Amino acid sequence: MQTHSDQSAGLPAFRLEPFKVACSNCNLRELCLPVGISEQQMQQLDTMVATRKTVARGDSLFRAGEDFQSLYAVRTGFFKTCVSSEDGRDQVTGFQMAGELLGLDGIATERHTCDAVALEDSHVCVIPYRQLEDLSREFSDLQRHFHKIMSREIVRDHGVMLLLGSMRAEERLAAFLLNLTQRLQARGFSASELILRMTREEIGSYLGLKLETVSRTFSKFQDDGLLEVKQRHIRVTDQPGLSKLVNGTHC
Amino acid sequence: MQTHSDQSAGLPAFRLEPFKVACSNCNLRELCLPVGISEQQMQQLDTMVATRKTVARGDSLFRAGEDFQSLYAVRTGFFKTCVSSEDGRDQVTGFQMAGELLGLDGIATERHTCDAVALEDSHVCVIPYRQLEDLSREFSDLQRHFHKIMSREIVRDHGVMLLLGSMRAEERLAAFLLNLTQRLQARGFSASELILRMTREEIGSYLGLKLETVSRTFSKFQDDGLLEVKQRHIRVTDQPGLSKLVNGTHC
DNA sequence: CGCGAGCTTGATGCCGATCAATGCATGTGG
DNA sequence: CCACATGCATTGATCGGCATCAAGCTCGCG
Repeated sequence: MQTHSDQSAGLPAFRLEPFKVACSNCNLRELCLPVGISEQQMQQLDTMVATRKTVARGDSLFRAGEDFQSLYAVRTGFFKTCVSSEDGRDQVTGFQMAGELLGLDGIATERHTCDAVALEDSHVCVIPYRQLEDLSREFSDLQRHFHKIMSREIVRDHGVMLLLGSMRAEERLAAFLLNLTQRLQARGFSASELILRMTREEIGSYLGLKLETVSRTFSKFQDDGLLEVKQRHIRVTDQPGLSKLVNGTHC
Repeated sequence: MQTHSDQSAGLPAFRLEPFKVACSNCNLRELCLPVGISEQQMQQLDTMVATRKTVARGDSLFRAGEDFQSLYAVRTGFFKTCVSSEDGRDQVTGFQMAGELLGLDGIATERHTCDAVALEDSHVCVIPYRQLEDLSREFSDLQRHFHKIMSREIVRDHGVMLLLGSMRAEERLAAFLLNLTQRLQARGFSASELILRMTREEIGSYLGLKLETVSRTFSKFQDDGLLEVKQRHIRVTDQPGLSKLVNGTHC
């Protein structure tokens, strides 16, 4: 079993500050938005997200086609979401870590349209969608924040489209790593050292590359002195160099 | 000036039924959701979307960075949305026709994150976001439908990721054409004949291809008897053949 | 210890990008 | 009405980045 806590256990001096699992200090606060919400309203939120769920590594939280009842907020652990076409090809559409929401795609048709698979043993908070609807009609702050979260997902997707549509392999991987370290840093982890929770193949699927290309690009980054790569352990040794790859002129 | 009406004018027997511009019969009904809403509630909707706006071909409805006030529903005309990276590359993230919403990306940060450009002279309904928030707290049907629209956009984006990440040029263009004809058909146009509102370059940007590749692929489809292509006039002569390209085994 | 999943690395080939020239439609001014 | 300009599309020749195929390699685990 590997959790985010293990990330600090595995690599000492890796974790910067403790990660408390309370709604008000959970990264889920971005959804719950306690800001400007009274104490009793917070309690209503707490009763709504009363249910928790454990998902073992390799198991799926939900699958495409299942009917949609709830959103899920990652409490601990790590997920991937992937869609598949009728002829079997599939595409990883995102990786989710603590505080991020899963299941927004299911609202449209009231059926999930992608699989959510745990990449390590994980815990999620169950957010019954009907109750969220009701509560967000009562509290405009909650409503607004929920809308922002959906909108943010759309913006993120547009960024991925830009990546898939117009970047070369090196730029894609650099952008991916920078995004990952940024999100980990926001959760109190080191900005320079991380353990990948996903395989080369999953990274490749997300980035529109084959696993061999991902592997080669990691090696090239290492040769160029941007990273130290040991299997899934990554240390960023030249963050500005990586950033330049993404934003700099690429020809 | 080219409008959707001109699409029938340009190609007789092209338009199947008249397209009424009333809220209840507008494709915007997917947003307004008059279903199960009382007459007086409908009137409130009508007062909210009282403002209209004209956008000339080539002009932008909004640009990335501008602050976000309203959503827009396309009434007539045709738009593209595109994001750009810091180093100037840009990516078309979607094409919007009558009844589709523009501006959802702006909710997250209260600033638009993409440009919306009219590809022909167009009219949009202005939907002040604050008022939509208020109204959707009152009417749960409206709330639910608005959520579905945002979710649908997320699902659509995931489909584009699949396309960009794992399809070859022919499959991408076939999928694009099928999607376009499907949406036009839902609006009362022919499923087999259409006029492209965008250039080869814009199609290419959307599909992650260069304009020459788009052009060559059109020519190949014509050679294979799937299409008749005359500049921007397209006639689909073998829809099953196109569909097979998207779903069939590609190796 | 040995198996197997996942990772690395090399050799080769192909799809789509790039560079370049021509064609076609529309519009404008003489 | 023609000459010319302009923007977009088509087509050809060549190139390069990534996919593909194919070995080994590493490491965790039964």
